[in-house]
Amino acid sequence: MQNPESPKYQQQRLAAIRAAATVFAHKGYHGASTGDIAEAMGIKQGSLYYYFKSKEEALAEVCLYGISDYVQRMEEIAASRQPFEARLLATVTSHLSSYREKNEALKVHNDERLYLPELKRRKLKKMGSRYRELLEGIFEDAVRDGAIRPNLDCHFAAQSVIGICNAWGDLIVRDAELDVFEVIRKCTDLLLNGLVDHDHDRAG
Amino acid sequence: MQNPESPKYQQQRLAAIRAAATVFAHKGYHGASTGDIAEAMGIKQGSLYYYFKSKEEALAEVCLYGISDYVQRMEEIAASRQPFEARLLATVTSHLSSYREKNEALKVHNDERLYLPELKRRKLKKMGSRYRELLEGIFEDAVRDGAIRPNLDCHFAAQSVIGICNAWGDLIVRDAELDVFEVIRKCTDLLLNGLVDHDHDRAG
DNA sequence: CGCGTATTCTATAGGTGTATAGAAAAATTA
DNA sequence: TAATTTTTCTATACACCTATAGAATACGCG
Repeated sequence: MQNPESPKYQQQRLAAIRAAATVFAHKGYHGASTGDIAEAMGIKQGSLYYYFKSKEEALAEVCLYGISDYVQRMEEIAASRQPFEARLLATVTSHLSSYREKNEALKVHNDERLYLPELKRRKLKKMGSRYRELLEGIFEDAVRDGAIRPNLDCHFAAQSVIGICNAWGDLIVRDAELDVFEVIRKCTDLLLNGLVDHDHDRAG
Repeated sequence: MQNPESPKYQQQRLAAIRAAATVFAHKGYHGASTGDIAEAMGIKQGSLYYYFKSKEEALAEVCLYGISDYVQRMEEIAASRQPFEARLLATVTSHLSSYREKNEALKVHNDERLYLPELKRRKLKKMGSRYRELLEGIFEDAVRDGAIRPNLDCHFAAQSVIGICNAWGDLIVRDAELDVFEVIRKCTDLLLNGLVDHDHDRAG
């Protein structure tokens, strides 16, 4: 390849990243071999190094692929001037849809990124922090607007939303039968209203 | 050792399980070597095989150690005739305290048990299912008693509670500064009441 | 102390996995 | 078709890791 970084090369490299994502998601970074990834692409082990200079670079690419547009979408949600409930729904939808669409790359980012060396982890960490801060900002707006409880710990709430989405994301990745939109609806409802029957106090 | 399965042997074996739990939690099962575990115990790599017949057996023991009394405690919570909110609080407390007390073994169970062979996984799976069923039962009771919303999907709710506890458990394992009891309180509150300011509707 | 047992050590066989080099094949261009 | 470039293959060096065997040390007890 060398000069043009041809479209075909880029396309094949993307296929390699996707294959690596699937393999890493199922076997873990250390549990997966470069041969496994190559096999998933239909090439031989040695040929993989035409696309990655090391196994670690493959992991880094998968993680970056997993989190990048996911943060971008949160930028858009945070910037939008929708009411709180719509933004929360959009957040959960974005997060869980990522799991379904991105071929497990986000799962790999969450589970395996800590095996990357400090330097490569920094960029990812910055993106993750950015994501959390944007989500916190949404909660802070909502507290100001009176949409949610005034005593809410926004940092805690943001972590919890991310945590619950990741947990359900794992289940979605593992169980293809799950209806993603039903999960999205129930997650959002649970986060907003909790388990207690508040309506009952008023209407019942 | 051979005959007596002496107390000293059992004690050292427990130390080995704990060491393995710490190492597996930090490096992952495949990323950790038997040498790493041995080093954490202050013995040499080969000596580890005095306590485990294989690395895989070490993982199995750690997973079992991680989940066993955790299920037992849930049996007690489920059998207790406390009101729903107290049982939920007890559930979250039990779960998150496990993370702090059990030296990462529960985390290893959650993250690495799928690397065990089918046979060994079955026992663990049964325990995990038992846990989830007990928790679902608590929700079903609460629905009957009117303590929580009548339309609640109890299976979904149980999975969500487990998921959010695991997410916070991870953070607790990684960040020793976190106040576990504050996390417990906020988790329970969020699960019960959600984010919305329901009191505001009533009390003005 | 001296004996038997329990525990740890050293050394190593054998397997697996990463990364590289150079040849071969496929694709592209002239 | 011939020449050039891109892509894949084969083969292998090298490192690491698991598990075992047998020697060495520490321990408990008469």
